[in-house]
Amino acid sequence: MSQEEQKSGPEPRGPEGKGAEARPRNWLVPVILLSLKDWNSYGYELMERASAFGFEAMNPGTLYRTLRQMEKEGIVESTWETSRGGPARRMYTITDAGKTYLDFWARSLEQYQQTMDNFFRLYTGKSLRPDEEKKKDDV
Amino acid sequence: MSQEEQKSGPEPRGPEGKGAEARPRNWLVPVILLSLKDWNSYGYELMERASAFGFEAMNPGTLYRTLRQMEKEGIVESTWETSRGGPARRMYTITDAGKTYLDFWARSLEQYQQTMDNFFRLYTGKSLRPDEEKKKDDV
DNA sequence: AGCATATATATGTAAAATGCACATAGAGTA
DNA sequence: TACTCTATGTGCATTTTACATATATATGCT
Repeated sequence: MSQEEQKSGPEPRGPEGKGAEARPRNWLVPVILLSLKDWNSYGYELMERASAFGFEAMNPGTLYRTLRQMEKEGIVESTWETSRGGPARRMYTITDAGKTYLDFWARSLEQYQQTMDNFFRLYTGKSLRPDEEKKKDDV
Repeated sequence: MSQEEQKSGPEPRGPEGKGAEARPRNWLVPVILLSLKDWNSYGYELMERASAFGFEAMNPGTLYRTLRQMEKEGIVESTWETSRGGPARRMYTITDAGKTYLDFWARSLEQYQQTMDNFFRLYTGKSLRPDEEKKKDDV
């Protein structure tokens, strides 16, 4: 299989544990909403906030695209701010729908935290089926 | 396509908070690995385990595809089990690389838990910049 | 003026992850 | 035979994420 073409293979998770990141999907959206809940802001600033949140260096493109997407969905709104030196900023505001969304997300997060606690308990030694003490050798 | 053709718009996050799920990405991989750490198993059974983990109904296709992928990556291994009535099962075993990967993931999870606690603290009222009490009206 | 740099926003493209529908097959049983 | 349960898999579209690149405004420097 020297010249086998892998048309859709995801990046391999190496034996060294590379790529083993326990990140949630779509993290950016709630982080942005949470930021905007306190103060209106714009892309460039939000980017710094996001990375302060424990993210590795964010790619600008991803953030800006997410913002436009969020506006299309009605969870944020924007206006140009030009009354200043430097390039114009697109100032964002959270909408009511956005607040609702954030609340939903937060509640979902709570539930998810439990699931993770669960995972961790199992990881640190507890058996998955305590009643049925099947071990590897049993197979 | 009478007026506008939306060629690649993600599903809108409605004002009702639909789709606001705080799921992690790639959850399936660590769950499978954790299961296999205790007992060898096969797809059909692992599927039940996964849903017991707090997932909504798993799609078989996704699980089986993930398993094959994981094998390609060397974090699990499989053999056919035919010594039984019923259709053959592909029995999976976790490899050393798989254990390493799981350990990495678990450590990453710990870190991530902190990030989420952080998020929650901010969400439940704390200010993001306590020193600089900028409010919305200030903008 | 010309040029580099910092700020600021955005698009194009591809890879990776996810979801959903469907295909295959063995074994038991009505 | 036909139906159902167990078991594994492929195809395809959509969604999410990553990476590279493009544009524009202002400031400072030579």
